[in-house]
Amino acid sequence: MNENNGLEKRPTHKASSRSEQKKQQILHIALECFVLHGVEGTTIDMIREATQTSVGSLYHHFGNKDAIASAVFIAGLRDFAQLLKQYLNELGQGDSMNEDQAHVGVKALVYANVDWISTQPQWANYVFQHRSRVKGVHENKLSGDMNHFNNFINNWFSPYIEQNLIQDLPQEVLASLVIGPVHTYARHWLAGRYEVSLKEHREVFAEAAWQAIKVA
Amino acid sequence: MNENNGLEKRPTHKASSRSEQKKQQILHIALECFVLHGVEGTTIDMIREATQTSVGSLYHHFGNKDAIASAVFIAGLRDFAQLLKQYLNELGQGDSMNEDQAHVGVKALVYANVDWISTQPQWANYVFQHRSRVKGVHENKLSGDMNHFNNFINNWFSPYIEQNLIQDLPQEVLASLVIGPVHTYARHWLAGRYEVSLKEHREVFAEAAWQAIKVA
DNA sequence: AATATTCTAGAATAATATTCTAGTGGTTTG
DNA sequence: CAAACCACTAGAATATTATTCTAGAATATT
Repeated sequence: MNENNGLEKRPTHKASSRSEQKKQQILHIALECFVLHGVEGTTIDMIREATQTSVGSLYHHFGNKDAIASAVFIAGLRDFAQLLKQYLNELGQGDSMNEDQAHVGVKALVYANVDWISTQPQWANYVFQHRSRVKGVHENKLSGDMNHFNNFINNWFSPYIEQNLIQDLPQEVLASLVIGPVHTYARHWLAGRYEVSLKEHREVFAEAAWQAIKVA
Repeated sequence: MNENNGLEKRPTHKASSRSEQKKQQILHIALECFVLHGVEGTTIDMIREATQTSVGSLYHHFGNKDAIASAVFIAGLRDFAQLLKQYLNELGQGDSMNEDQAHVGVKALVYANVDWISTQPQWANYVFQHRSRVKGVHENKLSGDMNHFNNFINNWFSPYIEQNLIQDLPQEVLASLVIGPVHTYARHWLAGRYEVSLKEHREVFAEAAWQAIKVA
């Protein structure tokens, strides 16, 4: 078994890209199956048929069904993280550390979430629902990713906290205040329980996030 | 099959409470299994053994595994709804419709969430994770419940919106702003990713919720 | 080219959910 | 009270699905 979640490239032979492509393809098709029927609802045989491979091949690449699900999850999270970094980097930072900068930063955080979810609704829905699924080896990869990610965000915001532009709350609380409403709305919308799409409220959520954490 | 999720009482014979008790017991034990091993991880046989019954009995009462999972979910939501109603009713309403009343109401909403989650962490964790599991017949029951529930909340808050004490936003957005942060924090805490327990932040979340939706 | 390794196949197996048939025991009703 | 009825229990039989295994094809390394 290859034990490589389809995103790192650590080839033993060469950059055995043929196989890597296949894995990538499997991930994408598996996502579709999972989205369509749920993880439990999709059988290995469905994935085998949809990908035109064999059980042997699937198990060679991933080891078991859960590992496929984990890989899809992690790939999603990385895709999102990339967008978020891009948004924050585009803002630049470091020069003038004033209230406006903080405000724009918080908004960027919300925008990144709203935009990724709106662009990749299926993947987002999957990611929301299956964090708990990631176990074992994959769990370590994931928490490494998350640490990196959290550090990145912390570094971006901590100066503003020191400047007393953002409330001095634990970072977990700040994160929940900023992103919680977006995620809660998104979950309902993605599940088809809300009519109005998330992005219609992009500005409302961005502004509310700022109000929630700024120093009054 | 009895097709009764263990909460309504619509006996055909008499109030065949013996059977009803058994169902109730099954639900509680099933919850423990689900919490401990996840829904997929618990086999019908585990539940059978833990409840000292037979597969036949389980299938008679619930029809299939998913229906057990749904019933556990719905029972949880009703348990929470009851607490919330209690909190809001305790406030009384109708007399003086001023800003303080609205403020206290919003805080009560947050308190109810925080308190239920803190009191029933396992159940809460389960409920967070398995809404999407509810299907078919159970889905209808659930959406009936939810409508009732949403109406109740709407009725409580709409006067304050009319009085321009709370922002005039779609009720879905208001709900997300008030509860989103709590739920997001709770998910992480329940998953063991945060150290500090939710209830430590009860006041912070309550106040932030009010700031987020009050008319500035 | 020879060799080693990854990868693919699909049959065999194992684990698990679900169905089925036969009963048991309590409830209603004549 | 008895006899017909119906909810309920049991567990064996079946069906579905994940996983393992063995053999061989493809690909890379020397």
